[in-house]
Order: sequence, then structure tokens, then C-alpha cells
Amino acid sequence: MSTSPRRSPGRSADEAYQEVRQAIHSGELMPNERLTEAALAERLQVSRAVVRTVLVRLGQDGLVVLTPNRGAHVRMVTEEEAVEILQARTVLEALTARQAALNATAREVTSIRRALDRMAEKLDKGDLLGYSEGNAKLHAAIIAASRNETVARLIADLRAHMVRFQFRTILVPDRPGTSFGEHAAIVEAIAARDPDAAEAAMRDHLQQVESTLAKTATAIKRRSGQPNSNRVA
Amino acid sequence: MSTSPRRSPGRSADEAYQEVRQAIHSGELMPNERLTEAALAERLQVSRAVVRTVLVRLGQDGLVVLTPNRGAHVRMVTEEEAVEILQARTVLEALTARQAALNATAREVTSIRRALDRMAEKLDKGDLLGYSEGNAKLHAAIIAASRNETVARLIADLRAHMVRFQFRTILVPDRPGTSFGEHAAIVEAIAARDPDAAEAAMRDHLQQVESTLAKTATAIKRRSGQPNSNRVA
DNA sequence: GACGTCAAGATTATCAACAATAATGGCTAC
DNA sequence: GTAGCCATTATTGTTGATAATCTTGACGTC
Repeated sequence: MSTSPRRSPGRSADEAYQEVRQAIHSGELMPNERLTEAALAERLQVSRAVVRTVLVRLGQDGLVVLTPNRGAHVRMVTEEEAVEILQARTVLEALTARQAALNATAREVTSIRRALDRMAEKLDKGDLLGYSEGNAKLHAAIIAASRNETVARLIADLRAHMVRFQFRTILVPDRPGTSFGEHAAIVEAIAARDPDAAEAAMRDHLQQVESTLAKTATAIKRRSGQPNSNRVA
Repeated sequence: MSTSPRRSPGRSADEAYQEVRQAIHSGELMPNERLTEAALAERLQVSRAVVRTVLVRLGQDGLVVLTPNRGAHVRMVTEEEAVEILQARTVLEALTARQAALNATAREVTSIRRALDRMAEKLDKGDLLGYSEGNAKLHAAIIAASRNETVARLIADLRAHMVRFQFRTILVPDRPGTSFGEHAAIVEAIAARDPDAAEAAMRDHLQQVESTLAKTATAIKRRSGQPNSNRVA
């Protein structure tokens, strides 16, 4: 009962923002879905005014688009844009790998190694979803070890835009297996305190992801003709 | 008379946002300066409500910090953060140089070359401010030629945070001269359609800027003791 | 039947008044 | 003279009402 006891939940302004962000991330709010202020106010149990500032904030970080006098809708990121985002992530995460090799404490290296081990376990079990989670945790551990708040924030922002594509690459046959090897190379380079190797390994890895993404994109286009279908096959 | 004729200027919401952004960029609004809603409303000739959304937007892109119930002030970026920002810019602009080498049209290459020529003229004349402007234009031309909207936006956002440091590096003795050589190498590599060389050259260039910035930062600290003084010497 | 016009409804934008909160300065007690 | 308390003021936060704008569907004309 730390929150206000009156009425229904009645979130604060920032909680409302986080909730909508999460809803977009989870796919509960789909791309191109219209967001009317009244409906959101009802759903979040807040006033229209706070819905308004939530939408302004989301608009500013590019998750929704605001059209004057016409309201807001969840932004739809195209395949082409996803490739651009991934290209940006590639060089930024390569930078974090480099800096992790330079700055990581022994403790952090251990935690990075453990994350890799967990990925191996999931892979052996054929647990693709678990593998994907482990993958995210490994990247997070590397980013933390790089001690670069600014780059960490940039990467997080970029990731938020890629939700629609987050599982696509992991689903192509053989990809998880080769992906694991790529991660192992990154971890080894960081543990060996070799910044050039760490950067190169991370770059290789994400370029593989990029080309996989580009391939599945054209494959999907070829199959469906319409550039519209968002559903994962 | 395309704008509404009534009252004083009376900007629109987006114009107000741009105006405050510009004011922060130009240094008219200084770091740590408090921004009261009423004062801004008066200055911009808009209602408090639109000032509020302007502040929310600026808060979201990290140019001002909003403290609940205590208002907003212009965000002060530290030397350490400036280095982080520059590190991010380094890898992102290196990416644009690579992509420019791959994607630039003949026309764009010409325009990039011309930008370099103009920098040479300014340098010969000893016009440092003009040289700095030319520098910005060259980078902009390369970014445009890279055809990567996403990365272009990221770089622009990062630049917006570096206003306090924008002239510091250009003012150290000999720096403009060596800087010009670095730029020439970038342009040549792009014109030669050599993506690896273009990326490496851009990276070298910005790493030079980074280390120059770091050096002047420690130099200033050593001189003043207080980590507070923002004024350019 | 297609097109354009117009009115009704829905939604966003703006505004002013009020409430809540934090900063300020003076006052008293010690 | 200093510290703590309290009233005053300044500023932000919230609400509800109203205005402006867009969408939709009906209607009439060609």
C-alpha cells in the first residue's frame, strides 16, 4: 500500500509512460495502432493531461508518431529502417566490446563468462527462447562492463525500436549454433583484454545478424508480395 | 503574412520548441540555468501549456532535466560525458564515411570535394570560425551521402549535447592544420570508393579530436581547480 | 452512379482557474 | 548570534471547460 489507496491503481505520470512503453515493446500495442487520448486515459486510469505528456514523450523518442490535430499512432518501423538501426547498433556495440576489454573488472569478466555458459545450456536443451534471453543478458553484461553510460543509453533506445524483429533472426535454421560461436569469440577476446579482437568479434557477430535479417526480409517480401504483413511466420 | 496576424509573434508549439533548442545551442540559455514556465511563456509569447510540452520534449532528448515539483534547468554535460559522446560519434561517423564511400553519387562526391576546398580557403585566410563552419558542412555532406537517416539522426542528437565544447578543439595551436590533413584523407578515400579507408580515416580524425578534447579538459582542470567554470578561455 | 457539399459527431488543442508543493525571509527562543 | 519554526510568496501540477479541427455519413446535383 505504498501507492495512493484511493480509486483504482491510478498510476503516476512516469509509471504511465513506462506502462505504454512496455505495451509497445510486448506487442500489446501493435504498429500503426491508433492511440486516442480518451481510450488511453481509461486504460491507464489517469487524466487526459498525463496521457498527453506520455504521448509527447513517446513521440520524442520515436516510438509513436504524433500528427497535429489527428492524434497518435504506434510507429511502424520498416525493414529498411531496421537494417539501419542494426548497422548503428553494430558499431556502437563493437565500441562497448572494445571498452569492456579495456575496463572490465575481474568480477565483470566472470559474470560475462557465466552468461555465455547459460547460453550454452539453453542451446543444448533446444530452448530457443531461453537462448534469446541469455543472448540479451550477455550483451547487457558487456555493455555494463564498458562503463559508457552514453553509449548504453543509445543502444537501449535503438533496441526499443527493433521489437518487431527481435525473434526473426533466431528462428532461421542453424543460426543459433553459429551465433553461439560468435559470442564465444567476443567473450574470449574480452577476457584476453584484447580490445581490437573484441571489437572485431562483436562487429562480425552483428553483421551476421544484419545479413540474416536482410535475407529473411527479402524472403518474406518475395513470399507475400504485399509489404504489409507484420506477423511472424 | 503567412503566420497568424493577430497579437505579437505568437509562435506555434513546434516553433517554440525549436526556438528553445536553438537558444540552448547558441548558449543564450546556459547550462544549469533555471527555466521557469512563466518566464519562458513570456519570452516565447505562448501559453504555459505549450511551454510545458516544450520542456517535456527537451527533457526527453536530454537537453534539460526536469525535477518533479521543482521545475526544469538546462542540462550541464560534464567533460567525461563529452568524451563518451565523442566516442559514440566517432564510430557512428566512421560508419557514415564507409557508407558514403559505397553510396555517394558522383554529384555528392563533387559537393564533398567542394566543401573540403572551402575549408582550405578559410584555413589559408586564418579564418578559424569559417573553418569550423566548413568543417561542419563537410561532415554534413558526408552524412547525407551515406543515405542512412537513422544514423544521421543519432549524430545530430549527439551533436546537440556538445555545444559547450564545440570550439574548444579548434582553438588549440596547430590543430586546424593537422585537422585539414585528416579531412583530406577522408575525402580522398570516399572519392576512391574505398569504404575501409574512409572508415579508418574518419575514425582517426575523430579520435584526434577526442584526445585533444581530453587534453584540454585536464589542462583546464589543472589550471582552475574548480570543475565548475564553463567559460571558454 | 459518382462527385461534391454540408451537417453531426468525435477527437485533439488551448486556456484559465484552482490545488499542491517547494523556496524564501522574518521572527522567536535559546 | 544562531538555529529552528512559521507564514508568505513563487512555482509547478491538475482539472475541467471551451475552442478548433478532423472524420463520417447523408443528401442533393450532375
